[in-house]
Amino acid sequence: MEDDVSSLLDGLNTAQREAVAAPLTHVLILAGAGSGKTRVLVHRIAWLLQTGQALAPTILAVTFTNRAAGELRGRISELLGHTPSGLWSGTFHGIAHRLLRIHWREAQLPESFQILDSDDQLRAIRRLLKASGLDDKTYPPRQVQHFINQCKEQGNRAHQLSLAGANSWQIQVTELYASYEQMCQQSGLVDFAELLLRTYELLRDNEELRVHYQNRFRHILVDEFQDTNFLQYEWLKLIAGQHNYLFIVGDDDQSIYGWRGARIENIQSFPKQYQNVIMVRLEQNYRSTAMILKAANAIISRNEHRLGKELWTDGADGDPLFIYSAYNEEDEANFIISKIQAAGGAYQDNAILYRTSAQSRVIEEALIKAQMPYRIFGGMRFYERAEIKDALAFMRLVAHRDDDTAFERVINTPKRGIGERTVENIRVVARQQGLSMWQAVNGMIQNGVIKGRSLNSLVAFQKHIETLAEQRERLFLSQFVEFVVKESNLHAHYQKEGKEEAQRRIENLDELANAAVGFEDRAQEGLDPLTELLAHAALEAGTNQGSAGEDCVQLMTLHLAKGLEFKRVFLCGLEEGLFPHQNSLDEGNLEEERRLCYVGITRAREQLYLCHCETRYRYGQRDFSAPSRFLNEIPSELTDSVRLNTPKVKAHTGARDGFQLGDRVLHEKYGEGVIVDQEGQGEFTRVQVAFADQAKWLILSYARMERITAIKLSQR
DNA sequence: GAAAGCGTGTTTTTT
DNA sequence: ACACGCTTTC
Repeated sequence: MEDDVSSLLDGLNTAQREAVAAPLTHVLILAGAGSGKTRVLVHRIAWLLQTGQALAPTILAVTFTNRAAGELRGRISELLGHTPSGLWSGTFHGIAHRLLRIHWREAQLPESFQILDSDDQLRAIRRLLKASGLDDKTYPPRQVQHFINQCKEQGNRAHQLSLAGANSWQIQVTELYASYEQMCQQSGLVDFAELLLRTYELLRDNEELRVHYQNRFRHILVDEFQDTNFLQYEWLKLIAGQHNYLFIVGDDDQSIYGWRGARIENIQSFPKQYQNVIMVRLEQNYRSTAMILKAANAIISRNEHRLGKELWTDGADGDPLFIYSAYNEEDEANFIISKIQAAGGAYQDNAILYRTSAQSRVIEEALIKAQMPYRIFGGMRFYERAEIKDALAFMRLVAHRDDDTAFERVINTPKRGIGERTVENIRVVARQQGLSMWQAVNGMIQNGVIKGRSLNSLVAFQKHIETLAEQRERLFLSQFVEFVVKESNLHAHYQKEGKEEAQRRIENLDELANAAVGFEDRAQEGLDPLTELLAHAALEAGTNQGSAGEDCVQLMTLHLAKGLEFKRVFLCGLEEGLFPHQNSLDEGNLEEERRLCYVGITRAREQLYLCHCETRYRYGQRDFSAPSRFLNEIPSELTDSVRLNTPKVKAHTGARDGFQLGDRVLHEKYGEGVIVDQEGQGEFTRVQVAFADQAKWLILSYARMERITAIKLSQR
């Protein structure tokens, strides 16, 4: 036993050991990028178990994303050689969901409550707006959605909001929030924020349950703590109570989700919030070269509000960072491609990272032209696809007839002759009588309110759902999925859309049946496979990457790159206004942009290329931007530049007025030419130069840019 | 009920 | 420039 335990510390560095073997008190691990954070988390859990300080059921491990949760679970099993039973690990939402499924009665939910994803939520809000007769120009659905979610994340129910001093918009939206809450309760629907809020209230208001879980979860480990929002932190505090131990892992320098409610203060003030906090910094980096780390440190050190940390490595210095000043976005893309080709090796060792997803298009086009395989991360995910959501909506109705969002989705899809008029009538009756739409239809048929073709169609629809429900009892889940798809005529429905599209949709539906197989054995644990599948679909929308497995160049936004690493990274679009993004500058969020840059830089193991364009199309207009300030924040001894050989022309401190029409210029890329046109406005001067075979617009000066792109050879 | 026209916004995205 | 969502039109 002794040996087992000490072997857990073998191969860890001093700081990691200190973290893993920390005494039982609150612990804050400031884990720099690439410093072995997951390793520490996993070893800490193993340490607690193997030293006998904790039994598995007393441990709760919380992560943010399903990816992190999966990795954590996998590595715990790997390290221990088995999966500890009774240990709870998962995402905030996953764990909240689990609690609500167990305590649905105490949480005042129907046993078969369903989860509303963001898309369902938005649709529900649209319908509510319409029902309230509100103009969706004045009350944009997305804004209303944001308002509601924000309230919930602040822990506020509609009735708790103070309307003192509120304007009419706020009053109106608060009313909408109230009717949204009522609708969800009526239909037994729970959105993402509700999962957390409902669990929070459940434990807060139910002493018996609260004490039970506080006594159970002695050890609470939290990953990516810098990403927690207000409610998530309150939720943790509630479960931790006065006597349990919080083991918090995070990195304030990698907080990049402030815009969606993450509170960097949560981690920054944690040592002040609790007494007896042991703080451990993991600063030794096992990922990147010293050059890359120095650049990362230099940039992030410009941020004022940090707990402070400096990455180091005992590895090699590595190559200098390479800065490329492209002429435009196509040049930028081609440069990246040429470097990937020159480097050779696997394509998947290369990642192209950008600030905004719009930047991917030009790069994608260049990759296609170069016939280089690539994969773009982001975009539509498996369970978000229309055909999947259609099929799932039928199943949701089977599981829970009162699910109005599912009802609305499939009441006339595929077309079954139930028009908007009829659906509206159902909505009105449901609202007036406080019923779900399914119940309303029942009543309306019995009372003979509905007649003719609508009646037949509605009866057929009811029968359809009941037929599906009967089969649910008889079939394995995967067979049931196939049955639902077939019986609901979904194939024929999509076939109308054109051949290739239909083919893809049908393949996805087959894949859904495939995925269902994985839930069939849940029945042995006393769980209902269908409920499990539906929850999974909402909580884990699936991967958003295309053809996995192939050797591809990887394209993604900087945000999506967090937590990943690549041998070679291309950071592109490093331009003022794009990165840092203008909106962030306007809102005074420069520090978060800088953290994003830090995240991007620290993704690279060996080579890092930083690109900026002198000009690019933005919003349909050619735009000229100065290089990003982040480039200037990297010490020049760490960088090489393609313009390194460009002589600086002393005579032209402001090249703006040093050039005239007719001047002969030498340009490093295009050779010799003559200035034939000139325009300059504000900070910029551009000239059109006629080269041997083409004319090019070039930038001669930026207001704050020392580098010039062309030098004057002679005057004429 | 589909196609065409119009107006508008356009950072980042997980659960 | 371009994509979207909504309205108009046939």
